[in-house]
Amino acid sequence: MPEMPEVENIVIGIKDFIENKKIVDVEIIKGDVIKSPSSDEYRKLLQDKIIKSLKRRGKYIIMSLDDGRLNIIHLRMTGKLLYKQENEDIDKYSCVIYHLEDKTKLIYADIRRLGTLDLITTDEISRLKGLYTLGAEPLSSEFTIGYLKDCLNKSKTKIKPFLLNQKNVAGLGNIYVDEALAISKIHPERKANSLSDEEIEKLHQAINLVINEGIRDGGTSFRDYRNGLGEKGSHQDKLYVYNRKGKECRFCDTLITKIVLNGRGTYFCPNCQKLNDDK
DNA sequence: GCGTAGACTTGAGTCA
DNA sequence: ACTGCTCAAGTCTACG
Repeated sequence: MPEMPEVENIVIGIKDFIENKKIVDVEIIKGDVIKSPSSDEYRKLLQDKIIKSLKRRGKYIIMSLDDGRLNIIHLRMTGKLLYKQENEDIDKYSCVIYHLEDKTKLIYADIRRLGTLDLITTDEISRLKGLYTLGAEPLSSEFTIGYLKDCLNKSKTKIKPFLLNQKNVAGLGNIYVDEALAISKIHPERKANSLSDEEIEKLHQAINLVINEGIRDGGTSFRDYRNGLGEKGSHQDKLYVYNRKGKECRFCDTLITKIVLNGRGTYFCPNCQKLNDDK
């Protein structure tokens, strides 16, 4: 479900409500989303702990507790983190509820239950490979044109799967990859190592642009996404290609095409994003 | 080591 | 209304 701008909005929206509050109880409704430790251990270890901070890295949410442990939350496709008053109704698909000391609650809800919760010590971070091996964050000082160029030149895969690989750039997902490629006018099947310097520069700029605008617009609520307060984002109204099959390209009026690339629905403008035979 | 299909899981659909 | 089929914001594993 949520990509970096959506996760960022969730974290920014609720962190001030939950930081420095004590978890008085953890209610486990669908325990299979807890990957480690066991559900019982998870509940016991979180009871009476204070939430010191809530942060984001890539698409991961990192909740730091006052005993040094980290509650690592990944929403995958349909996970939600919702902050509510204790007397408010809970989501039908609630899996875990953290009851806080001030009669409020934080709910992890997930229709498909592909999301994951892991409570670990800081020494154990390397066990979560996806978190441990994340590449540079868009908009960060680490994410330079040179960094992107080095990664691209080491890769023989197509540009779309390259950008979806979190080891290269952290936080991009299916929507923002298609958008960044549309803005930089690069065909999704181009080989990563075939991009010219000029194209790399345009792609770098486009990634930062779509991520920045996605955050500013409160995320993309194409289907299930809601922020931590249950509100929709508005970036779905500004998409160039994603979910716009058969509609006119905003740059040239050609109709948007959809293909399946590495198992993912992929949208692009066949006129703006050409695939040359020699590339 | 690298790149690519398949698996996980459940509900929605300008479905048909 | 009910049925069935396709597709979905992500990542890990297995295989060639």
